[in-house]
Amino acid sequence: MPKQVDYEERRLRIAEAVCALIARSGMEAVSLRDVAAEANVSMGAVQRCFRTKEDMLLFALEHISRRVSERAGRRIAEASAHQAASTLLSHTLAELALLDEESRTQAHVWTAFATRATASQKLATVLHDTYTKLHDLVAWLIRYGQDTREIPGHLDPDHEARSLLALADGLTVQVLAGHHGPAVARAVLQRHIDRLLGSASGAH
Amino acid sequence: MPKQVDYEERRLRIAEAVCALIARSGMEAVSLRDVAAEANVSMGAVQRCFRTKEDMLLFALEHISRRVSERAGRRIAEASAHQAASTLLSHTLAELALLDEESRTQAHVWTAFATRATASQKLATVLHDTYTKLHDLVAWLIRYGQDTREIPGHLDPDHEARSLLALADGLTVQVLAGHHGPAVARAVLQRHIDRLLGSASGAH
DNA sequence: GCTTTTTCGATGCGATCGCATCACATCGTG
DNA sequence: CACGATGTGATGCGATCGCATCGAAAAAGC
Repeated sequence: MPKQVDYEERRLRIAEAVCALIARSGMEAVSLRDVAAEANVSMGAVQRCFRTKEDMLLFALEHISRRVSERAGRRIAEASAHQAASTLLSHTLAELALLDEESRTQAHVWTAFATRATASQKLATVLHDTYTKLHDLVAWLIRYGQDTREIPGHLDPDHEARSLLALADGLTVQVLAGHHGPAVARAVLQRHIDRLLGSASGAH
Repeated sequence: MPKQVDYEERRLRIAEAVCALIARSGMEAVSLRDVAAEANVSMGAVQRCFRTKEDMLLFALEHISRRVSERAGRRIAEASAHQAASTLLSHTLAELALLDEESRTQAHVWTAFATRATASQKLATVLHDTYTKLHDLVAWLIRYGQDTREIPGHLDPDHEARSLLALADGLTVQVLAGHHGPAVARAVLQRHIDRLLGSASGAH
């Protein structure tokens, strides 16, 4: 057999390059040539890994989705035993809102795909699956908080999860647009959660 | 003088065509030729009205921004005397979230620009100005609700406005992505406002 | 060690892009 | 009424796009 390369590793490397380019100059600035240059591979290699450009973008989206949900899942798996459900919830949501400076790239990519997904069925499917996964995770967290009596039991976990995820998404976009900094976004999120926890007394 | 045309009318018509194209197939599918065809003018006319493509997009964004904020402002101007502050607030937010079926186009365009603005300073400026305007409007509504004793006075109007706008933005994106329908989004928004109104008693 | 097979990376191609150019139509004016 | 200025719309141009093609390099089998 001829020269063998690790295809999976190369695909990941290309996906990273795609994300870097999207974060730097937007999704419409992503061309096969630029991707190849960014990933330090030849253009032919890119075409070998992905049949079409759309396949490449789809893989990049799946890559990012996996990264985001895995990161959130890992945080929960690590910390669920030692932390209160409320702090776990707030940390997880802050992470899902991609507010960390090192998550800025992922936030860029995420919103870019979310926008484009309105015109591409395949992207929409991937995005929808990820969203469902995150929804279930947050809803589970809320139920967990209800079990530990931190969150009032009369609240509907699914509804609150939808609300929290929508808030997180909105904050992500607004922080990216520069409407306010990550600190403000974190404060808004925390406030929302505080009101969730003490649904019978407004925090001041 | 030779044949005179109404430039402003033509610019608006082209802007509408741009928005229609964005809503139909996304922002990267907008070319000068397609815009000209959609607006039923020649390509030369488009180039006469706008020096570059970026100018054209910028004008379209300003057009949409104006439409959105004017619509919200008009609703308030019309109804502020006859309605409770709470219903006014909820209707205004629902409108800002662009949940109506006929606002779907504007929602598409809005998110497309919001995404692209992360890579274009000029677009970001327009977006930021509009956001500030909407924030002031919502904060004013909250203060108004506090005056009428419908909203607890200890809440910070600016903070609550940020939270509401972020929620509205997130819901806009999620509805566009098909994660849930406008009815669910409206319910989430209403629930948030209800909790705002009765900050001392959780809604059931 | 030569052949064969398979992968790699560079180049070519048709299409389309944004923008510039130009002949023509149109209307006020000397 | 003829002239000239001005706006119009079609066409040209260079660049770049995604994708297909092809020669060269590399490793397994005899």
